[in-house]
Amino acid sequence: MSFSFQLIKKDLLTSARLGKMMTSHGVVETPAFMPVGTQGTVKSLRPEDIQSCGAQIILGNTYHLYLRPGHETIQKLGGLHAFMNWHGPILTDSGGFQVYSLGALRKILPDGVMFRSHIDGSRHFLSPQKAIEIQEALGSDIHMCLDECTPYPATLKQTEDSLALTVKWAKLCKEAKSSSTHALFGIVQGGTYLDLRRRAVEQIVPIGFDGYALGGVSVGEPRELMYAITQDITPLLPAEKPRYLMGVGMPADIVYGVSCGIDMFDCVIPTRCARHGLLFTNSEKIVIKNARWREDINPIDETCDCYTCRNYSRAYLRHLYVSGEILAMILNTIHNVRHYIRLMERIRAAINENRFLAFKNDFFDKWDKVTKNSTKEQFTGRA
RNA sequence: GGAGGGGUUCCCGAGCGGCCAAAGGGAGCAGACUGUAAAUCUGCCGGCGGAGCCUACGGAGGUUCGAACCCUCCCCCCUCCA
Repeated sequence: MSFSFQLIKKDLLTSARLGKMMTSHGVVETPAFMPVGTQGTVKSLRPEDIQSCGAQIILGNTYHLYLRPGHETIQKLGGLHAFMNWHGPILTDSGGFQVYSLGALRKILPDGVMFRSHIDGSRHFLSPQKAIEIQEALGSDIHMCLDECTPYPATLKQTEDSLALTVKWAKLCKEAKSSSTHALFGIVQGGTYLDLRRRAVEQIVPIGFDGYALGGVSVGEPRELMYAITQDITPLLPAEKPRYLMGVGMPADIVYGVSCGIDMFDCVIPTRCARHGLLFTNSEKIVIKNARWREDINPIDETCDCYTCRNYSRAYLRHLYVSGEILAMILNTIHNVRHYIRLMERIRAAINENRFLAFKNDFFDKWDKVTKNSTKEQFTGRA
């Protein structure tokens, strides 16, 4: 079965949309959030946990899985799905983010990126063709073009050059694609320069991809800039293809992205923050190590239906976290992932019931309070 | 009874005349995290709004311009010998 995307509904008051992605490993309802499983695992979760959180698709990473255990090994063992025992859809990032995050360990060349492995220092050349070869060997359902995730801040010239490279590589990725069952997404770069972003759309879209991503956001730029880019550029992407806002983000960022017409999101925030003890609820951000939870018998979130909230108190979770217990990471991650997935379910229901704008406004009101609360706590904490 | 070692801020532990409110851990408190080099990182951690002052290195005296550091006595702990 090959990849396809079906647009089910368009919101009348915003650009939000409801859709379905069909892959050979199952259907993904959009707008969707994709938990990040860089190394063939969503950190601390078993596949059945991911599933019970309601996640329909997860991420894997080309660079990391190529370095260890090696894409050929994974291919030999039956592909990434079998290897990690996750039988739902997988999207693999191309290594483009590592061009950014491993900035000190790589050199960008016209034909690809020379990496010094962060594991053992060995040299590895990742070209657009190689990135596709690796992703096809992994057998993920959606492949991403190798791009340069442009850092922030970057000058106009730097961003322009970076964009040119990303466009050039996008063409090479498309040419290198040899499988018809796997989807390939193009990535729009252009930094914080809207005219470059528009140029990126003009140059990437004609190459013809199964979906389009906005990349190079959430790299330290002000939130307003990210919002401006998302609002301006998303509508320029083909309406009949899925649109993916890469690396985003906080719950409010996701709601905002949906209102701009984004269909897919991924972010390490729910999983990483869970491991670091930050838990999301609809009304507050809970730093579980805080002394105030020492004797709190309530679940993290009364309204949450996750395994953690159904069975454990804040006091116990605080104890586990403070004690450095592995279970703290597991239970916290289950909660945060479920919280994100539930957010997506609520978003889809709101769009479906023609009340997304109200949902969004209400969400931002509450989110302001969440942010204000934590700002106030920071202030009193320091005073 | 004899010989030796030691008592430092919540805990462990360095310091052994001024650069010491006292290294370094731990604990405690708070914060950050956006296509994961992250079970990570950062800040605070005697008191007083601050320059500064006050209170602190077992207790009491003393030497010195100046003592956690030197001297005397006392209290307590540990090791070895009898």
